Amino acid sequence: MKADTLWLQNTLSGKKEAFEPINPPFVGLYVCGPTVYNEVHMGNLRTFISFDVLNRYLRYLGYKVRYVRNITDVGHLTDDSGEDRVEKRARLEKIEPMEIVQKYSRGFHRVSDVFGLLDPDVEPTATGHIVEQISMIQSIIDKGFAYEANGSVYFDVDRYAKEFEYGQLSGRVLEELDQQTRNLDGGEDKRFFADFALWKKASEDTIMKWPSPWGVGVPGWHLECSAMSTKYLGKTFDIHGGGMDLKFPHHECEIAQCQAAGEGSSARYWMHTNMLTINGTKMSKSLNNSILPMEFVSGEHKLLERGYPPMVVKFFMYQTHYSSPLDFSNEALQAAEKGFVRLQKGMESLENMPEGKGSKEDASVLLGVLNDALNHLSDDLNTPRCIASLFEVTNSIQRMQHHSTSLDSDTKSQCLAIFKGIVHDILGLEFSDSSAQNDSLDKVMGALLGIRNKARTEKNWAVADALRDGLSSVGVTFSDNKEGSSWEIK
RNA sequence: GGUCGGUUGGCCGAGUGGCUAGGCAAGGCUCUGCAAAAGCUUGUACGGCGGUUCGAAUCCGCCACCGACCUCCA
Repeated sequence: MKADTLWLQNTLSGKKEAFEPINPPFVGLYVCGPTVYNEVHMGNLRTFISFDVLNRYLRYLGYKVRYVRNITDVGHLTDDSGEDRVEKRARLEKIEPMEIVQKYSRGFHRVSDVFGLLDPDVEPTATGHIVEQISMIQSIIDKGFAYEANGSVYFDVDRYAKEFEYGQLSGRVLEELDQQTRNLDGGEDKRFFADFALWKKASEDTIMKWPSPWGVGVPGWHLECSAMSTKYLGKTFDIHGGGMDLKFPHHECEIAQCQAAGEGSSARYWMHTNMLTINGTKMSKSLNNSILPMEFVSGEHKLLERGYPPMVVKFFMYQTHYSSPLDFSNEALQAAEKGFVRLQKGMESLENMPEGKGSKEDASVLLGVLNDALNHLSDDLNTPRCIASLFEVTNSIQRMQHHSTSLDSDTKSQCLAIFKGIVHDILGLEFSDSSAQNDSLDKVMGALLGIRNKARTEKNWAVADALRDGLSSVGVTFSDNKEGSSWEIK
């Protein structure tokens, strides 16, 4: 375990706190995953990318992480009709609800792979944990914090608020919430406006439903996370994360459920990621302003001028802190793409740097700034500052290369280890591998390069330039420098 | 209406009571047959008005504008 402390912004306290696991070196991390009633959009993915960095960094620091990210496949109701989201979608597509679940779960996993996210260690589903949810509801009823009404079970917020603090996470004051509540389906069974469903009675024509002590029905949305986080991480665990739009009511209700069931206080650190916006407005499925992750890659969306590699999209996101809103724009993406290429060239220059005596000054500058880059990650995952430091290192490396400076082999390998550790292991970025071209292409290009070099030595600029321009139009760049000419595919 | 957060240079975006953030773009120069790459170099900032302070983009107050949440959402 490395000595440096990781600081995390804890929504529960509103403060940046030193991270101390309950049972080091083990860390329990729970993140609210997607509801698989349609495709995840780029805003959803931003959250998972942010927590991917947390997961990776914790592991880099030597922690043994159990990363749990659920899939909501039942219980998430629409607000207008009170119908289950998955079931509604199934009705519209005229297929089974579980087909919907499978289809969009697979899609989510494919996107996750394309963007290079580490898989969670456990990916539990709500439908797979009906028993656990029923048992938790029973505990809450037994403790007197829930009541049955007309085949449904509701959480008794009024009663709960007398013993515990309701609204701690979101800063809500119950009395002030009273006035502006929306009128939801099933509201007539509630005793108190703020009560929420733990179990919802199912109508006759519902396909997804389960028997319970209170009749046939479905679990409430907030419940699954409480039941599953408790099952896999324990009554009190280390970190619970999600998008900040889940702060209230979802996470507030989770905390209440865990407390009421006598399961402890749920997580010690709550982390919330900010939204991806388009023209300053939140990207949201309900606002129909979503861009899908694969549309970013293909460029097939009216707001996108062209496609961007997944790694560039991630890099673009890392240049904003996870807690700040991130506004999408083509210009910013293109700037990020150029920066990303520059970073790649910096790392390549470091790899190719000749080993020799080297100077102590160079060594301490490189190692110092690379350690700064790491330390910035310990400051609540400050990826923008981390990347700024990587650019500083890149500048130093290029300057050294420009002056044909060498580096002693120990320093070089240390620098490469940290540089690659940050870029590959923590940020999960992979550079396009120019050396992985196939052999025959290599030979063809080598031959063309030979022809061009012959023309150049004969000062036959017309032929040399015609070759360069012609290949440039199919995406191959020739460049000439002191050591000779080279080519690369863009 | 309530709660919380934000407003930084041409664009994106960090940040701390005093010391160049960084990237992209733009201008100049070096290298180069030309170009690219690379290096060197140069501008333009902290929404408005007050206050605290030796000193405020940073702390406080008021105002303006923007956003999120207020039982659908990552």
